[in-house]
Amino acid sequence: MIRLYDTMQREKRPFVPLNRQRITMYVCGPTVYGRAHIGNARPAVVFDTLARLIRHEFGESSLVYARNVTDVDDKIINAAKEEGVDPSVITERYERLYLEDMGALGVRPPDIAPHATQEIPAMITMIGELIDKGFAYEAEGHVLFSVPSDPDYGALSRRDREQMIAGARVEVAPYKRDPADFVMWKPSEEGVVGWDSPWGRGRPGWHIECSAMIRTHLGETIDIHGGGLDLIFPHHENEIAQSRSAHQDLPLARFWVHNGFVDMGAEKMSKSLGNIITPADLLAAGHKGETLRLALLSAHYRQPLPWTEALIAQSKAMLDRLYRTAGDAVAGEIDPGAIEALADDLNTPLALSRLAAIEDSGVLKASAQLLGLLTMSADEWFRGEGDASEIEAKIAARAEAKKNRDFAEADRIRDELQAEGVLLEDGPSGTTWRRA
RNA sequence: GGCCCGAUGGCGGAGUGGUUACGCAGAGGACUGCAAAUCCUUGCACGCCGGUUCGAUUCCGGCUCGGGCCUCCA
Repeated sequence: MIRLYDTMQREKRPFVPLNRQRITMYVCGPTVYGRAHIGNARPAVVFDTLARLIRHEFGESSLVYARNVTDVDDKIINAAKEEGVDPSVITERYERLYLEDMGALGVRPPDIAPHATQEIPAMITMIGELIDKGFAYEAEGHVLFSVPSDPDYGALSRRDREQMIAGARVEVAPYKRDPADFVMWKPSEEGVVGWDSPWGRGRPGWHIECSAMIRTHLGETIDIHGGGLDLIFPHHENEIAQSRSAHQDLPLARFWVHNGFVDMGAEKMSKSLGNIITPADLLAAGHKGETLRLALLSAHYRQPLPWTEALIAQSKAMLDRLYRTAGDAVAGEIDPGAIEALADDLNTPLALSRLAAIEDSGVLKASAQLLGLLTMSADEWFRGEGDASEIEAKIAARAEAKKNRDFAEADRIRDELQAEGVLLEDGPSGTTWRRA
């Protein structure tokens, strides 16, 4: 029995899917205009882990997991203009890099990856429905959602319209009937990417993308909608307003699951704050993807996670130990304690503590793999690729020196290898080596 | 200002009304030519003030501090 915390109800409760043959999960994916940072990687890893758990509980084919790609957006348009290329050059490049980076962290591709630019007709249809039903209006080439038309607006973020306006940081465009109204369709000037619509040539707003793509691929009500904490308002609130208004008040999602931030010191990591670290940088610096994945799973997903060098080192040290214990064992049964921990609102830190206590190598391997860890052989983990003959030769020379009790020479060789990042370990059956 | 969340040992981080988290780092020991790895042992904790209770780190209230959202943002 999986229990999940739902942001809408602010409570943890049993996850009972609408249809256990077809469990639906949608997670807000990347806007592909730049390289993903560690903060962006957290939801990818978290929901990948949740997907693994659901598949383990309900069956491999029980889950339909969709993660969208936002490939039309003003930031993309700006980036394209800056480089003097077509937006598709930008979006294709960064989507490829995103998949590469996430793949390195052990994130499996979702079942469906809808692209906004491929689904414009569905968005136009939905916008039309909302206008017809009186929830939206056209103004100066824009189509806006009328927030006052939705009495339940604000339920997810727990704020009402008055409070939002009191914030007074919303820029009130003159064509808005209400300051809280938000754009579903906006006009594209000459030379800017756009599509023909009943309201003129333009492009969709961010929120309608998700509402329309969810309906197309998963249905009117889905089991789980995920994303980062910062999407609660306005993005998810607006998705809810659109979808419920279009669907006679049917709830959009039964569980709203939001991950916390990765911190850099006191602040969250974000592109606008300019304090980002990317998986690509860390990988290039020699850190392994599994190390980064473990680091991301070391705090509960709803808690903030401080990102430091020490966290990476600690994660690496723990994986070294787990790999030593697991050796080259074949995956066996999964430890019930690990599953129990994950089933309790994806308590990965508790699950990791279970792993640390497992003695049977096959059980450890299988249990860790449920978390996307210990996916390679111990040999691969410790030694990696590359020619080892030179190392082996030095070890043989050292063995000879040791035999002659020339410990000074033996230590010299060991130090020499250590300087190259190769650590020797003398055991009863000879010397083994690994890379630091 | 409004709404939300958090405060645990050197660091990371679970959890619980009364007994051990766990990991990383540190200390001591065993093993080793010396190391490494491994095993054993070990120190260090629940922001402040009240309340409820036989008993609170755990429940309630207040306070302080920190963070997030209210604008693009995982």
